[in-house]
Amino acid sequence: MPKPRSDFLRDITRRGYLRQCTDLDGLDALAARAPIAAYIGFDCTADSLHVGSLVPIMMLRRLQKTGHKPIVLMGGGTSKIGDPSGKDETRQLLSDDEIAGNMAGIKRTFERFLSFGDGPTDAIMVDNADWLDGLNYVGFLREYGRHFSVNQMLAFDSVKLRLEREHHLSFLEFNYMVLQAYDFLELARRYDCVLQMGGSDQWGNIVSGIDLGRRLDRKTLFGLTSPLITTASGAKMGKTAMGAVWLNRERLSAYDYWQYWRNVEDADVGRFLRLFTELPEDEIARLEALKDAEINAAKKRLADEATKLCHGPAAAEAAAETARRTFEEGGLGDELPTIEVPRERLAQGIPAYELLRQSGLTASNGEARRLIKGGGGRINDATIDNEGRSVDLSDLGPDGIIKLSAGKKRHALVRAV
RNA sequence: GGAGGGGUGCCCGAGUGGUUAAAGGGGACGGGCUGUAAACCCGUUGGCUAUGCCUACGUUGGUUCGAAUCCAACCCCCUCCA
Repeated sequence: MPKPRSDFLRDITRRGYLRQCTDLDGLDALAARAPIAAYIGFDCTADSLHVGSLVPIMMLRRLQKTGHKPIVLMGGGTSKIGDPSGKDETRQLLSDDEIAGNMAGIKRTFERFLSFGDGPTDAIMVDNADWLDGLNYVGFLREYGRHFSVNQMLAFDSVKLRLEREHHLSFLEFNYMVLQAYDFLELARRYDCVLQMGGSDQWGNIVSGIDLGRRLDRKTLFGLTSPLITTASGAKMGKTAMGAVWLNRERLSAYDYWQYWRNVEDADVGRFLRLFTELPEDEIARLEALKDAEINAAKKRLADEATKLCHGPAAAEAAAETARRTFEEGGLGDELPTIEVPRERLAQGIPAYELLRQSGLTASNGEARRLIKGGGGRINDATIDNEGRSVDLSDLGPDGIIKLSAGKKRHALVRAV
């Protein structure tokens, strides 16, 4: 492939966002000539996105930074159907209220990554319920349905996997790709959108939309996918002790978000710096060349930058400071999860396992007991050696705080009030 | 609609009357080693007011001293046929 001429393609190619493109040269020529509009669709199945969506989000951000117009498509309509990809079970259908609530939560994340407005390269957010909800079944089938080949659809991975794994695939879900293809057509008509991007699992859906645009409107549309991001040891990224790595801070605190990036594998540092931060290439090259323990500096930088993008500079700074105090000084930081316990209650003594549960470090008292039994429970950094250990006022530090830990990395504070 | 196969813990998957909170693996968590990394080794992995009690093998009922295991009905999935 010759070197792309457009800033956008050069940028995403170098940074590792590009997996496949329907017509790289054609798209490059177009993007080099004038601003283009491109979109990515997002499900509204939860009130927050998680790191799995970060690559698409960053692609939209790169698009905007290189002078183009990002369109965030919310799947308000398609969320009523559910994307069949990868799931064993049919998703539960969401009500309109839930979808609206989820959309509001997701929108807050985008406002951090993109700048919205009415200008030519301002991002816009649209909801496909606007055109899907009013579709007339027979009319739709006659006009658009005839352009879809079932033979072809059966060959797409999203469908093929379900069939091969002998899992149920309802007709409802089978239609997901048809509607997604139709989305592209609508966006091309309404906003002159010429490019759909997405994860590599979206390839089939994207290509369907391109075909539809060519057949009906004789338009040349483009598709581009990003690779599935796994960790160096092959795991799907985005798991942590607290579950998924959410982008909304109500779901995952900025501190835990920072910790997630701080703990990535050595072998992932360079790749992740390119994908999830905007540090210049020479700086990344310097950071990823660090060896052994020194690479921790690169991980801190990754955590700082990634958290800054998602939660803002102040939150990133606070998270970094808490991490420093907690891990490098063995003390405590403000950002650790904190629970409050009445002084008089504490005076009577509270079982340690009870506090571990209340603080959220363990999901149940039983789990807390097992943790203690296994030597992983700590109070003020001292291992709890007795499962029935009671915590009382004498455990309070000078600042009226008790530090609880589950293992060496997960900490919480108990404040007497 | 017919015939056959199947539904087990977070996931995959063994188990066909009792010592089964259910083999094994994966994942996750904890311990060790380290660098808040990877790899590796060890342990844990339903809940509780905890030497006991409760809940659990698609659902509901039944047989039995005793059921994930047997019976009946129902729900769902898969394959083939119509």
